[in-house]
Amino acid sequence: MVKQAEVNKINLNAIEKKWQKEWEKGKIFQVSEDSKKEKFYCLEMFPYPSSYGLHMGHALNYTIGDIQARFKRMSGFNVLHPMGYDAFGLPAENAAIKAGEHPKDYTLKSMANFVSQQKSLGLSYDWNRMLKTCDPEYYRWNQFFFLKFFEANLAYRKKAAVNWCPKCKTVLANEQVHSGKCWRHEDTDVEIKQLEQWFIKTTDYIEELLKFIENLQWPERIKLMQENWIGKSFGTEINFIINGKKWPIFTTRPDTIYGVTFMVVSAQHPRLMDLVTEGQKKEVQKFLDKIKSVSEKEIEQLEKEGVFTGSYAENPLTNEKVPVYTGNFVIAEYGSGMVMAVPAHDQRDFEFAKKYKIPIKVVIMPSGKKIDAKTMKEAFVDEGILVNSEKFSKLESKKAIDEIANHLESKKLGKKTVNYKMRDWLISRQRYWGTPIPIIYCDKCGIIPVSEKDLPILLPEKVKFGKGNPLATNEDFVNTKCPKCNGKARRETDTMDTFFDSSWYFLRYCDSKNNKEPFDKKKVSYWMPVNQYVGGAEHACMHLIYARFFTKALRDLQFLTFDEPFTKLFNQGMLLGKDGNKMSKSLGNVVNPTDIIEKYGADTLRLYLVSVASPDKDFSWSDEGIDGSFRFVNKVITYFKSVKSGKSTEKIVSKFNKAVKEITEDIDNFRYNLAVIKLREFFEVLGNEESLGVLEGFLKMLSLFCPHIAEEFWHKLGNKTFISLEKWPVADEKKINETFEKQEQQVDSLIGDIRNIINIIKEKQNKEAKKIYLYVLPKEFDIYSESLESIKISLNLEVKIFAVNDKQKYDPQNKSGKAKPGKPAIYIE
RNA sequence: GCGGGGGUGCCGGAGUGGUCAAACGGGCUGGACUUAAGAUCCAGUAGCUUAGUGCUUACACAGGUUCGAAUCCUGUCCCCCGCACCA
Repeated sequence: MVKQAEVNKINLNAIEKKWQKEWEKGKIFQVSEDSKKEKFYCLEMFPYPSSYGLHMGHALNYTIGDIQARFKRMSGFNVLHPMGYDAFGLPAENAAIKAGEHPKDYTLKSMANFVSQQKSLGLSYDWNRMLKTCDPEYYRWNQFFFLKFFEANLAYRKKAAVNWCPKCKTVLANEQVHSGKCWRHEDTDVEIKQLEQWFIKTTDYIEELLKFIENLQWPERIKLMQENWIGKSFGTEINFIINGKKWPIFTTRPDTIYGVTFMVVSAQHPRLMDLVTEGQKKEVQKFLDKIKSVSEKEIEQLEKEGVFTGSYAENPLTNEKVPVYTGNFVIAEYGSGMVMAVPAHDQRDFEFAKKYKIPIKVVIMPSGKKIDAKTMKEAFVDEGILVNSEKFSKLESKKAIDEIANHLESKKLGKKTVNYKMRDWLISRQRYWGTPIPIIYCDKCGIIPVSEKDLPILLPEKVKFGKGNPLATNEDFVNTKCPKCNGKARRETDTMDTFFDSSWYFLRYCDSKNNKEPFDKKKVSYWMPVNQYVGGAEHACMHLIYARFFTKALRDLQFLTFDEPFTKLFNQGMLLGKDGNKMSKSLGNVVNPTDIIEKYGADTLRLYLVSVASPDKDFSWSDEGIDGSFRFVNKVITYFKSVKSGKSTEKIVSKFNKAVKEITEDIDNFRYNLAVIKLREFFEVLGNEESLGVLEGFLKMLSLFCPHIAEEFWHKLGNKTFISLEKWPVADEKKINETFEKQEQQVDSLIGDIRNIINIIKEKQNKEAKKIYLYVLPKEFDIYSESLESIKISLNLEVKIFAVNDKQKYDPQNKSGKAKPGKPAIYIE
């Protein structure tokens, strides 16, 4: 295999380079708006250009997208297929610190490497539109949108309990915290800090974000993930009275209100201190210090802890007074940051009550069983019948939820409400390599937005890394004048989360060179929304939510006229190493696309990546598998070197049209693996001479997967155009003749039968078969006669065929009587 | 815990009520070609049986629906992924 690879290496790589150059020279993938043509916007998630270069997952992602783009282009669409780089971000900055290199240099180098690797894959991008987010011509529009959001009250600053990653040395958005750990550092607990930060009001659009999910043609799984992330829950807000003041709390279980024995307020609650009595101040402070220094422990092991605030809350229905605790398990940002605790019917409250010896009161009985507060080992959280609940006793708990809520509402003691898990998007980052937030702080005038005409606020190159926020080390940057009073002022030194950059890059592609505005509205309204987005599932609750938010916000700011950015989404599966593990350097199972391209060619790699399994499923790399694809590519090359164009048989024409029909459907539905199989099967039946239409049609279909060799042989067949811009073949269904298939099957099974008998007589009777006699029904005589040659060839024996009613037939053992329709009788000697 | 997706031959993986011992690829075995190897081509690849047949066992396991199930239903086991102290 290796030897063969060597032989064809020069050949393939030379062909590939040649056509990549031709495509570039001919600018054939560059597009512009054309009102006469239907557009198709095909987009793959743009990469973060790391210095490691393209990995196999990228190659898979782009191949999947490219096949679709090529298909749509050939099908007559005006296809926008752009590429760019998510060039800001922490890894570059960290690498810079490590290597003593500037993040900019690091990023530009990495990016150049990415571009050349992507080009070597034969991807049909309109490179003319390429964008990089670290370019001031790009990020100035981040700043521009930030200012628009600020004006519209969609960007705001507030002090809040935020997530801090000690390794990244910056705060993170909620979306970037996974199970209490930093998304970039799986071993690092995120700390909760009280900081003043910039937020984007994504929650303003929360209902729309949720509601519009159902119309998206996205994988169900992603839609569900977004739904869960948004986390809408219906409940009741109940007003408890503490120290004479109303403190509303949110609950989904108003049916348990008679079981409240204490309250818990979040340790991060901004008004916590209002509740703490003089006598308890010391205790509470001690507790707060403790949980601050501990950071967010291993979630599963985290014990519920708290301390009494000294205050009591009055239950609005019972007027009972219960103690108010502050606790580490209540989230400040959800609901009202305080909960009513019902230890009998909530596991967390139960544990807390046990720990601090707070009474437990059962108010819901399971049917058929009795539970007792004294002997309970865990909370009873299921449905049951209410007890000890005054006039609501004996109600089913499910009904009681509604009835108690209604009762509270009518007495103005509470109201039905909804709550969401999703919070506003924290975009401040205390790091250098990102878009500066265009804000100035003036002691006199406060928070002043930079004026639009002063954009971009350039990211200064001269900064010191290592101590705190690098941007703060550049005095020239930090010190400025207040635009309002002209007095001394300071610039915001936080930069934007890079997800801000990626939230609208698909809009910029529509008009990536515009230096007057972020994009021309007309151009955007021609190309958008993205018809087909291709990328990994890991962005379900980050990029894909932010981008949807951005689209809606920009729509309301009159920049856009549509609601959703990505009509269809396709998630590719994960490409694992050959050992079945995620490819990683430490496991030594990484396969590098560039190495494979050098050895087998890009066409082989592209073909392989989509032929193993359905592209949305995970699959493992296989060295034998790539060999198999390589063999096919070589067979195609060998075939086209010698094939003559002439006439194809009706059978081939039938098979061709069937292949076209099925492959077209498969590609349309991302069943690339099945399309490849059908293409291979069709290739297998081609003869030494075929009609130009068939040969060209085959090459066109092949060109999605193997564009280079397809282009090469397209030209060898005498064409001067690019196959990449040719018309996709259309199946002529009238020419599909299923009887050919049937006949073929009959002949195949006949050959199988003959072989079987030959083997049997060889083994049982030790006889070599010499001559085969076939007896067929008269009306089938022609069918089998036509196939006689191919039967002879495949058996390599003399074969004679008779109709059963032929009086002259040679039939010494009188086998002809066994003939059945579709099953000729056989005699062998 | 909640939610989602899966478990098919030696392997990767199609197939989601009959035409299935199951596409296609890979591996392996045998044969052809060749001085030889590679490549290529052909055949075989659950078991037994047989002049082309028939039977048995098979699509995680156990039941069920059906004339008929890898495919539908129920239960069990296992694997993967996402979310996770959200009140």
